[in-house]
Amino acid sequence: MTVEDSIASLTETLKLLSDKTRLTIVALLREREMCVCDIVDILETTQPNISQHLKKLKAGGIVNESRRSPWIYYSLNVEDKPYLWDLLNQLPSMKDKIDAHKPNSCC
Amino acid sequence: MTVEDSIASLTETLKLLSDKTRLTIVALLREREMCVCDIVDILETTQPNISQHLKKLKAGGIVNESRRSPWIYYSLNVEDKPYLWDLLNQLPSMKDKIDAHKPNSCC
DNA sequence: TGATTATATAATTGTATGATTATATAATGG
DNA sequence: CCATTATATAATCATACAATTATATAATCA
Repeated sequence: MTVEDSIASLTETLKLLSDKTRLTIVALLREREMCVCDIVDILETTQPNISQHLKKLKAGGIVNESRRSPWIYYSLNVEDKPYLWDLLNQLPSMKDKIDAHKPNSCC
Repeated sequence: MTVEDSIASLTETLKLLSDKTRLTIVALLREREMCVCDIVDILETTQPNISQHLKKLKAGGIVNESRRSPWIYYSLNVEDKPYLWDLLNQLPSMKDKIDAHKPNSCC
């Protein structure tokens, strides 16, 4: 791989993480896998917004999806990217946000 | 710091690094400090383009500047951000690019 | 002091992209 | 099968932002 390609590839990965909504999703998935409706509830945004961000994260290999109908669960997939571990450990705990949402759980 | 602020702050740092030109500058500065004209030559772009990217990197605390007239040297400043180290180690060596530029050195 | 070199700033432009709104698909349950 | 729920996709819009062009500042040197 050329120097340019190598930098371009890292740029793309970082671009995925350098959006507030997506980085919050990643922070949430660090706690546990979640379905779309969980994330929509916790982030208080629209479902298409979350779906599209998840699509990008999936295309970039950051998350995995597993269908357990009628829900689709997303989980973090960074085991193969150890250079991101320290970075993602900087993310704050989302336990409080997740707990606050639990009562009116959607799935 | 709130969860939101903490994520926003990390987002801003990642945004700085998730641009091809800026990440290439960072890769170059990993090898050694450089003046603006060095970077312009190696990246084959315009001087204002590089100046503006350097300004952002400096505002984000990623680089330091030191004036040694008539040149201004920029150097990497990530000692205080260890969570970026592994990430930046992913950057390819720029030695060849730097060597290719050396002959017609500008400063 | 005037010319040149190094760099910064300002203004403009084009493109990328995040959010929203609307609609489609997919699965489940009556 | 029809209604409902969960999610995806498409289209639109507004904003952010990278690159360029033009100009300004700062320092050196003749």
